[in-house]
Amino acid sequence: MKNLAKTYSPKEFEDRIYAMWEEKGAFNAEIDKNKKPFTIVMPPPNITGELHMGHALDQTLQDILIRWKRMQGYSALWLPGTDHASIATEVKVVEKLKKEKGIDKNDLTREEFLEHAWEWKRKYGGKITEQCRKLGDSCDWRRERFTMDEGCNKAVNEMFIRLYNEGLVYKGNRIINWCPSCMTTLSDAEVEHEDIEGKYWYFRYPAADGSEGITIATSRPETMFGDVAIAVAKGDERYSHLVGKTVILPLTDREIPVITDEHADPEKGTGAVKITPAHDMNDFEVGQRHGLDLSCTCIDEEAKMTDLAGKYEGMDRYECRKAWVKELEEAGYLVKTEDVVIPLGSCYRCHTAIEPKISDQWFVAMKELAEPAIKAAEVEGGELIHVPKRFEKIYLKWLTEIKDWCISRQLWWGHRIPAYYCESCGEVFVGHERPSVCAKCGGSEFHQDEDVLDTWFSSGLWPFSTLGWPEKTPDLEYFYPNTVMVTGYDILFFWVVRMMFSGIFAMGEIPFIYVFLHGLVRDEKGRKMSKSLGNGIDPLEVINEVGADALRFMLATGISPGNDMRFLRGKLESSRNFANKLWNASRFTIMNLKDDNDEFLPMADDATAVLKDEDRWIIAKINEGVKEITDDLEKFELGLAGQKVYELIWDVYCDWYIELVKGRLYGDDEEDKKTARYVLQKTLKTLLRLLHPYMPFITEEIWTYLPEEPKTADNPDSLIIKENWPVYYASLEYEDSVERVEIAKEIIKAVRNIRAEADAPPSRHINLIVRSDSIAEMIPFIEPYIKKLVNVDNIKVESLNATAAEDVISAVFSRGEILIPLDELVDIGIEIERLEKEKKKLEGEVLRVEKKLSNQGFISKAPAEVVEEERAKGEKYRDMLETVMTRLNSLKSK
RNA sequence: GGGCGCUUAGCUCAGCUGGGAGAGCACCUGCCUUACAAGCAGGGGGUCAUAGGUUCAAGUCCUAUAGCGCCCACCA
Repeated sequence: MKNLAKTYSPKEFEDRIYAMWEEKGAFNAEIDKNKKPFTIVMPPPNITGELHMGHALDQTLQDILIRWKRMQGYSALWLPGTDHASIATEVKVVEKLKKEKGIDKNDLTREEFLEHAWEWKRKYGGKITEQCRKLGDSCDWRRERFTMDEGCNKAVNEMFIRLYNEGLVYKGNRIINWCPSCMTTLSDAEVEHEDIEGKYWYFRYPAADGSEGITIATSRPETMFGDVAIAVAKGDERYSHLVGKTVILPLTDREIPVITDEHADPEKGTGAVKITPAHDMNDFEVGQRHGLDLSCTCIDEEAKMTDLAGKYEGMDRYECRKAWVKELEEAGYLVKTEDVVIPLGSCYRCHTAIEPKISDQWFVAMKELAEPAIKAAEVEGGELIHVPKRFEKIYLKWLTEIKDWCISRQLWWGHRIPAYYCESCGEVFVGHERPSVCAKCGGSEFHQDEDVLDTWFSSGLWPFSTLGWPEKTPDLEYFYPNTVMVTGYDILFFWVVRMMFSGIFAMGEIPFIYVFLHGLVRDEKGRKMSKSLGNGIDPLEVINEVGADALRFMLATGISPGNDMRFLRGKLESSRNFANKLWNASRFTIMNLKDDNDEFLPMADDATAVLKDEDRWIIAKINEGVKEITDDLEKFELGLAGQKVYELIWDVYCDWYIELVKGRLYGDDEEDKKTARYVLQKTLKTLLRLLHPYMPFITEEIWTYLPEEPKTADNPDSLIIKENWPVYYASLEYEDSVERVEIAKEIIKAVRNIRAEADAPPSRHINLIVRSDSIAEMIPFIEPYIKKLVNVDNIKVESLNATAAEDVISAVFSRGEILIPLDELVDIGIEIERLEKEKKKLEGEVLRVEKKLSNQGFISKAPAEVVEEERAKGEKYRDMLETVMTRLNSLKSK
């Protein structure tokens, strides 16, 4: 094809371009000792469903970084994969089986259920990777991983075994978070706290000796059946006479002791607190301290009352509460009630109220593991860098307060715990294989632990399990540690901290240097996108509508690191329009590079080009942009960098350069045309390279229409994806040309402004008088621009002292003023109004500068160049003001 | 109870190390000018939440206050 299609329609080429990249292995990262590695391991999307807008943002940011670094010559590896998401997926599969096939999980064997789960995985895992491709993710698909593939399984077992052997994984009977709906334990991080409207009920526990006893407050009366003591503070005189004695659990015959414990706070409630070790985290600790019965369980796994609750056995916990309170009230034990807001722990998956429960579970001892992870992020000498920095504090706080991590889950979908129990003596053996003989009793029958591991256990290994750990693979050697971990701040606790301590433990080195945290994508109204609200927007639909490039650009610009963003239709459209703009500008350029037979016309090169001012001007502008954009990217300021590329393309290249160069392209100076063509395509190519990380498809597509760049070993197909990132050269600043073009722009804008305000049609040709004492030598250079862009026939230059013509409209610029004589009478009223406005503005500027310059402190303390700059400005504005006033006076005198 | 973020044009948001307030959308005016009406040209609109402080100089740094939002915290 000779040129780009008339309209920008991304559907026509995005898939084709992606397939071409894959076919040519453009995303493949190779171990190359001559290159520096740059590694990003993709946060594996859960296979629970399809990708949402948050993934699109996450992956766009990663792809921008990877593509940029790849162009910079790094061996850039972006390793993709998916997460089995143990509990989340299991819930989905159970739901699906019930809904579609009427199958109850309980009616299936473990193996049968897992078959269904794997089927689910195949379906959604495939969908997800398809979506990544649609987005343009430049992942090395050869290295794609899944948290439950063979290698990851091995890594998980190895990690568990090593931790166990170090005594950092242990099994213990402790109180844990239990979700009665998912029927599994949860880690602390998986429990969400929501404020709910609750009540305190104050109940009197009569003393065993018949005296009044103690009144306690509770928000959970149904747990009273599990009470084993009442605790008061040491030295609390209200209750000291009862310490050591017993009180009666109302309406039962159970006597429980009154003890003193630091947990009791005289300020809270009545100062006396009931102790229910089996159903409360704190009470459990109190129970341990005092050797109380810890197994006094009155609520079972399904949140139903046990036989301890007597006649309430089998009743739901909340129904029991109602009935029990009523019974107590009628019996006269209820002293009072109080409405109160209670932070209730609930399951992060199903939002059922958590039931603390004593249970035999596996734990990771955190203290020792957390220590080096804390050290790594410390301000002084820390190796881990948070972007933005403020998350460091949150990370540190969480790690310093961390408790042991409960990792066993009563689920089927996940990594089964590699622990085996001897059938005869119950001895536990942890290892990769089922033991053959019990080392303790000689038994030969074993059964494996039924539980699976918390899904985050395997996620924690992701930065190195994906590279081959525990084998010492070349990949691991070369690509570890990862350079950047890009993820949402919402999983800092769940995931980032776990990768940190796991990485340090397994590899002896932090898993990544930077943690780049982004915000959430919210809907137009600022609400979180969620299934239940139904306000989610499908990235695929958007891509189908406006293309992946527009979506990516919209997501990556106008944002700042770590802050949430909104998904705005208008912003999306403007991104699409930008792509369209680039498309058309490129079409213009290509049109001027080729003849009717699709052959490139003669073009200058680096050596033969004779650059004109506008050539040097745009080269300088882009050169400056290269520096700023690269600096921004280094600082992870992707939004700023993207904005700057946008401005270079739209404002600089399209609005000015193309317009300035048009005259030459349509002229008849063949040699100059060669230069114009050369600069037109050379600068476009630089812009395309700068934009490529943001909009990979359109830039690659346009690239193929431009004169081919020399092939290199790294880039045998001359693809833009493999092109070098532009470099800044101080030699390209071209100050003189830049100044002349800027002056020309000022004059052109002034003329346009006059015409618009005076309602003079822009198409009408005019003559122009430039009054200035410092522009004469510049005129030959800038004259063509002015003539071409604002339809000026003749330009006359005169001194500011010369007598000015009458019947003119005027405007000031930094070197003087311009006058436009008009045939018809000028409306002096409008003219004066316009000049008055100009005058007011200039007066403001002059005043501000003069105030600054008359400040002794400024003169003496501000840097010399700042003062000098300010002086120059003052002079300029004063001159301009004077010019305007002269003009005004002459108008008014008429 | 702790911690954090936000407050800038009608709307949504940028503004990184302090030195003349920006973008997109919306709005007003004029243009189908041979790359682009998904466009071109011009224009209006902001005491940068409030009060103090540091500084020659504060949207930018410090302190307090208010409103909004988020996170953490063992439901006496």
